[in-house]
Amino acid sequence: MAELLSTTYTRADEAFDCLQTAIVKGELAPGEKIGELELCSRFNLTRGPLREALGRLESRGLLVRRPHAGVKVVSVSASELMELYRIREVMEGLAARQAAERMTDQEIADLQATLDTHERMIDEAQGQAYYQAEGDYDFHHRIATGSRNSKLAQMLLGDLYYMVRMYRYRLSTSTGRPQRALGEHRRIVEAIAQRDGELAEFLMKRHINAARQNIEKKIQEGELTI
Amino acid sequence: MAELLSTTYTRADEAFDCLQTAIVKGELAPGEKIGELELCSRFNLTRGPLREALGRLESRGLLVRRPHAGVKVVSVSASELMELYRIREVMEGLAARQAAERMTDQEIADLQATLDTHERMIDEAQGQAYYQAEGDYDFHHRIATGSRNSKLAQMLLGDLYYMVRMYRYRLSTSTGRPQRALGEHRRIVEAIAQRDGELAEFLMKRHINAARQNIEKKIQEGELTI
DNA sequence: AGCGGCTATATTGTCAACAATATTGACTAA
DNA sequence: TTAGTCAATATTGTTGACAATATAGCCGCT
Repeated sequence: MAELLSTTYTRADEAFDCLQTAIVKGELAPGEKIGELELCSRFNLTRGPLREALGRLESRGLLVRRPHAGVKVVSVSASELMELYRIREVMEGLAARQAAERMTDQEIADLQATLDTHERMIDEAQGQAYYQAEGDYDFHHRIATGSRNSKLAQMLLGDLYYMVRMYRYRLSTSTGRPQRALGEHRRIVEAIAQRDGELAEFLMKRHINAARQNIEKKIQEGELTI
Repeated sequence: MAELLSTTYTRADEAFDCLQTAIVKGELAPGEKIGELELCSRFNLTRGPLREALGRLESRGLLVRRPHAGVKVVSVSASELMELYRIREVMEGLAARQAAERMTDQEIADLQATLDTHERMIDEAQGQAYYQAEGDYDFHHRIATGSRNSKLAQMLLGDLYYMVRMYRYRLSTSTGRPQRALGEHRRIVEAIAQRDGELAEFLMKRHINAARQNIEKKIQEGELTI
């Protein structure tokens, strides 16, 4: 996240970031058992800072640890993924409501500009899943931040999103309903621009609920395997 | 499958628990800067495991860390505490709804019995704040667990509650509105017993909202200082 | 042959010494 | 007097060695 102030980067921080992105990008597969010294050689550091990073990641739920038995990447079942979306639904609904009350006009303008960019990306990239996922993440990221609720933003950006992205990187090729999602995004921003918090919350909840149902359907149809 | 009771508790786990309870109980005051070796002598362990525990606590937001500058207990401002209650409102609302759908009849019966105990405690202890806080925590704990949403329970029990309790221990003497809270609890359980998830969610949200407004009022009246 | 207990090994947990850095205080100069 | 600089110090970050334990493979037993 935005560690603007402390220019000092400790080895443990480095390890934390490397591991987190490695997990999210799928370089470390869910359920995979990982040895400490293996990671040490991979990231060029010693076990002290590494273990500190492992502790942090475990605390955030990206790793599971068993004493003396090692660490493995968390594996989320299909039903657990659906539960994650239930949580997102209510939390991002709150974020949208508070964003409507608190975002500056400038932030809202930037958000609208962001959506224009996303639209061009969709047209140009013709369903390139990566850009869809990135655009979607960007949108939700801005609203979480715009809520001015630091704990809420921390929980969304520092916890849930990493977990969801971990699977979105893998699944986004199939989910693609970009123009519909973009339309939903536009309506949410509209509500925020009108400072209609209640409506923004409602639309955001419906948006995430639709995404959940979409994934659920694909899973049931066997198109997605988790 | 449930919890393979790893009877092995590592030193870091021990440090984590000790520190967490020390912070929650107020033995370590918010904003207080704490030295590592001071903690080592206090808990009889070395810096290795301690640092791992510190990392975990920082990741959960109970500690703030600045490289080479030390660790201090997080201090939550009044407005941030209010934001915490906003988050609780939507998350516990979800928990209540899912609990109404998923709790077993036995769990519901236990929950009702719990409320009877709370009622006796209120009568006997005549507003002893400690028991009120404990009873309240017990109630919310059971519902979070009853949601069968492991991530939701983890976020509530492992994150938010510690933060709220940290201030509740200090403020509970003044908040006391025990019989009203108990009545609200009873109505929530009633809705759960009737498997009315929508109503349970509504009542829970209103319950937490009332608690938030109560604290907010006391703060504005100057009765509480944070 | 199949199963249970045991030992060997590799991995994790812990420790104490070493290196790096932010803070504190004194000191100098305007 | 006050602001700024610099060095001394104490605290944090890091390292590599040591101790404890879970896993895996082997052996003997039923």
